[in-house]
Amino acid sequence: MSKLKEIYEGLFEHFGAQGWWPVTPIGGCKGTPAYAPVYGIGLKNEKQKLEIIFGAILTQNTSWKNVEKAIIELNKEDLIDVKKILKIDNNRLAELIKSSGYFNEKAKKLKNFCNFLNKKYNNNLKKLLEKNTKELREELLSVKGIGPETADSIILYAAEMPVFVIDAYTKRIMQRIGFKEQGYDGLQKLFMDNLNNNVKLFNEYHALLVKFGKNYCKKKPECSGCPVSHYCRKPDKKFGT
DNA sequence: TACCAGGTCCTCG
DNA sequence: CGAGGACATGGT
Repeated sequence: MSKLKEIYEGLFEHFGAQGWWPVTPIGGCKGTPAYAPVYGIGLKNEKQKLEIIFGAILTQNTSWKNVEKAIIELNKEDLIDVKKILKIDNNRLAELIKSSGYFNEKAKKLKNFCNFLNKKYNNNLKKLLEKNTKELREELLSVKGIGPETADSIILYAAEMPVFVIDAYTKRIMQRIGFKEQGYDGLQKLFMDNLNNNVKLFNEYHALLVKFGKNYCKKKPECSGCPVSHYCRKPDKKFGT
């Protein structure tokens, strides 16, 4: 078994299945907690896939907790809807997603995506998500505000096609463990060249890396109890970023 | 108080 | 290309 696969097994054994991406259940969240997402692959309807796309944009360099609040606000106003987002005033939209940070920029990004989908795909999300992986990625990257990580998150978690998402946690973890590959493309190639092209695997692996990065391999690492310490080069306290 | 969080764009060498 | 700044809230 490859080292990457072994690390995956170690993380999975420790944390269990993550079932990303979390989405508001059909019919909305009722009562408390205000945000009670459902998990599970292959169970998302169109609106939930749109919510994944909005969430992927809103979580750029921002904690998911802050994004949850924004998603609650959008759902309250029934704004997980391309036409409605296009209709709403920029400042009003920014106000609703305020908790997610960079709210003016992100309001524009949401509108950019909605405008793109409406104009180029006649507001038919299914049609966009059915394109092949390469074309879909190019299309998504053409939207101002969607970069490689956001595009790949959408491809993996909304279109459910096998592409490996690289984020800040992944970069930090891989560097610490001792892989020489770095940068978005290099790391993505490492994962995709050494693992089976499998949506479920890529979904869980990325989600597990995030969980691991939050709980152990933090900026300031907490190595006590680390589920994959056996695979780490352990440069004692000399961890870089 | 300062730092961090599931990035991206723009500008300059 | 790669570095550096702007964008901004909420939690520890």
